[in-house]
Amino acid sequence: MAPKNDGSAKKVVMNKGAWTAEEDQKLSQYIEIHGAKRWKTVAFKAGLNRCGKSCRLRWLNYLRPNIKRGNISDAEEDLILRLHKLLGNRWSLIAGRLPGRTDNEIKNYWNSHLSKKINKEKKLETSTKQEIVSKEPCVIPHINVEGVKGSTGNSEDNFDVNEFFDFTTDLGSYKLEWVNKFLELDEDSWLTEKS
DNA sequence: AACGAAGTCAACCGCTAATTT
DNA sequence: GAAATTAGCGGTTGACTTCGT
Repeated sequence: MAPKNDGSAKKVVMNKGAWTAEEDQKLSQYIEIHGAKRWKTVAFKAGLNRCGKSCRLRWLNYLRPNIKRGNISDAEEDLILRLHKLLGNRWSLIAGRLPGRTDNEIKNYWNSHLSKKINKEKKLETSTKQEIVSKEPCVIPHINVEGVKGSTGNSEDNFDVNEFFDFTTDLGSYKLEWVNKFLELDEDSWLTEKS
């Protein structure tokens, strides 16, 4: 269907869908010279008939240097699982812990691989061992991470990860040190759990 | 070989937060 | 301080591929 246009207003119809190699090249070249900011301007000045949002996504997920694509290793998978357990669907935070990986890739990987894996394991667990339910949940001292808001699991208690950890602080310098701590602390139990 | 179902993933959409004017 | 603009996030969609019958 052709877009409505009565001619009274110049309405530019933006390109949508898959990016071409030519578009990629234009975007990369422009960003190389001018930097990645003001995406609306980038889109226009790079000569791309795309919205800024689309350019930003393309750059962040595919064109930016040091992007790793595919072949998520076992170690990375473990990390994703653990971070998801801790943070819920906070893909950008999780991606921040995996150099070269993007939130979109992790989200997709979770939805297509890991969520199913988890469901399978959960079913298996509940059908074989009911006592596991009554076992102590995974805890950082004083914190029940099963109750993290936003996680896909049930959140019976009302622990709010935002409140507790204050994500509004400068993560740039803070670098989620507490996550590192948690992961280190959890490492042993995680490995023994799996074996 | 053909076809439908299921899986995968790039890209879009709607919304909120942050920043600028 | 308010309004407008921009950036970023997570959920969802849809095209394409793979698998099973």
